[in-house]
Amino acid sequence: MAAGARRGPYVCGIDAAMDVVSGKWKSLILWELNNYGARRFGELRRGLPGVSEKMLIQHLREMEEDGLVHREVYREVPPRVEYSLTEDGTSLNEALGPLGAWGTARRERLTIEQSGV
Amino acid sequence: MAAGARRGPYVCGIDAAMDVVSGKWKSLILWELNNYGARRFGELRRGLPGVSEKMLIQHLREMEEDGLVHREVYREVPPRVEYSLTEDGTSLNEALGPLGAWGTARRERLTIEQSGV
DNA sequence: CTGTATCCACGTTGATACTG
DNA sequence: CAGTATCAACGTGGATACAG
Repeated sequence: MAAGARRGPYVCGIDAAMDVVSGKWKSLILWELNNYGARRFGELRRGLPGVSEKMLIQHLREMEEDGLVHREVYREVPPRVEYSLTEDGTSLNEALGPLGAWGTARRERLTIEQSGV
Repeated sequence: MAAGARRGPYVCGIDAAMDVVSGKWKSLILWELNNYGARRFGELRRGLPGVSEKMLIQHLREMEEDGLVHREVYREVPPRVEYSLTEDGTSLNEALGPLGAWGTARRERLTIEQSGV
């Protein structure tokens, strides 16, 4: 998303939010950035095992367009770029809290069912 | 999702939750079912303008497999089927609350920016 | 180091028609 | 009414190679 004409008229707030977090790694990026503050491209890549450079930069760009992430470029040699959360990104991360808790509780429940029953 | 071998090992709770809500209409189905209680297939379809029968039944089946939705069949003529939220579905809907609020606030902010600035 | 550019596989979504 | 079946179109995600 984010590249301009993708967003439809939303039926409710969930739509608008989901539109912005949908993407395989976005919630993880939010999490990383929230825990570590500013992170460099390479650091993020190592922090998200399995992500490809293409997907990472793609998600990062979209999140930047969506005003979730701030991109700071340091013109040095070698080049350095740091990503950090904006206020919106931070508040989104907070709004994601209950969902994460629900998911964790669900995971535990499923694990118990599998082993116990 | 839900059809068996789709779910990977999750990095955090968000993953597990996102896996279950991802799908163009799922959050809306949750919303509909939460507001109206039990709903019939046709009612849901009319409540979700634009959804195709295939997508609706597909999402419903997945949500049933995920234990979010309960499907009650009444053997009548003509056939009647009612869908309702399970406890898990209800709690998921609650966990989605903050996210919806965030999305709504964001929408308002964007609207103001577009008209005002 | 931080990206870009291609090409490709796959899943999801959608339109349409048909069945019990 | 409540689905099922089929086919097509599209977007997302992934691998690899290359560039500033």
